[in-house]
Amino acid sequence: MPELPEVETIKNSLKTCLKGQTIKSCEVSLPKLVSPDDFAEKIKGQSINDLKRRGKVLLIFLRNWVLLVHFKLTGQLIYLENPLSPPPYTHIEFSLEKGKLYYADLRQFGRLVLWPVKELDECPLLKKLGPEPFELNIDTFFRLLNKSSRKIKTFLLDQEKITGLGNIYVDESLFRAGVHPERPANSLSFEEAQRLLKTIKEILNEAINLGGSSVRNYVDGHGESGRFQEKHLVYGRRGKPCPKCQKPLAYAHIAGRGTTFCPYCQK
DNA sequence: CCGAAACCCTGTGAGC
DNA sequence: TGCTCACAGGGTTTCG
Repeated sequence: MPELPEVETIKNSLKTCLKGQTIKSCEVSLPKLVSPDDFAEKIKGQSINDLKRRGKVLLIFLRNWVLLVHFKLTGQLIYLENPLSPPPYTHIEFSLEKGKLYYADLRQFGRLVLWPVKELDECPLLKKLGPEPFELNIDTFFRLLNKSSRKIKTFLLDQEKITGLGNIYVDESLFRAGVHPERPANSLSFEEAQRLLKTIKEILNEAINLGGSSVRNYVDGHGESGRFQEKHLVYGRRGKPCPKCQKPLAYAHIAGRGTTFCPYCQK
């Protein structure tokens, strides 16, 4: 599922080929995925000026609109210069000057929102997002942690506290930093918070460098898989030996998410 | 304030 | 082998 490193990879993979192109037309076959209702008419004729990312949201800057894409679990944006047929589960098709851009989504959880550039900050997809992990310094992070008595896993998944982390990178970060997922956020010492934030940034960077994690159906804008899933130490490895102590990895439901961790190595 | 659960979806894989 | 069914999960909403 596209978390920060995956969306960053999608953005980078699409930027060169989309920038400067004009959207000639757009066909929506699953209207619930888009807003507003006249999405297709509004986007027609718009030129693509730039691509950015905020948290897990991809922003495609058009002439006077921004197309915001939230991929949720199984959304994909695929650009084909010489399309023969749409990718499976395609629900939206953008015809460009050169080639086509497809939005495919197996579970139909994703959303595409067209929003006026001038009022971008007001868009519900962005409005309540917390700081980007890379722009977060330890003093701010520690202060945020201290204000919350929720479990650290719940805290890290909360996009209003820090944006971009999902289930994979939270589990991986907590394991590498040696922090138990059920620890109250405000119980972490300054040193633990320092280690955790450093670990989060390291893991996100490594994942971006490897093109993200391809679990489920994640691929970049050219249909290429990522390779960071090969580096996962705990995610998807419940019951298997802990990479550090060899005891079986434990599993629990925290914040409604499956959580894999080592009860011996994570304190 | 906090947490738990339902909801939106459908492919996958475990179990019978 | 073939079927059924719980499970997976990001974000939102509702309820306790």
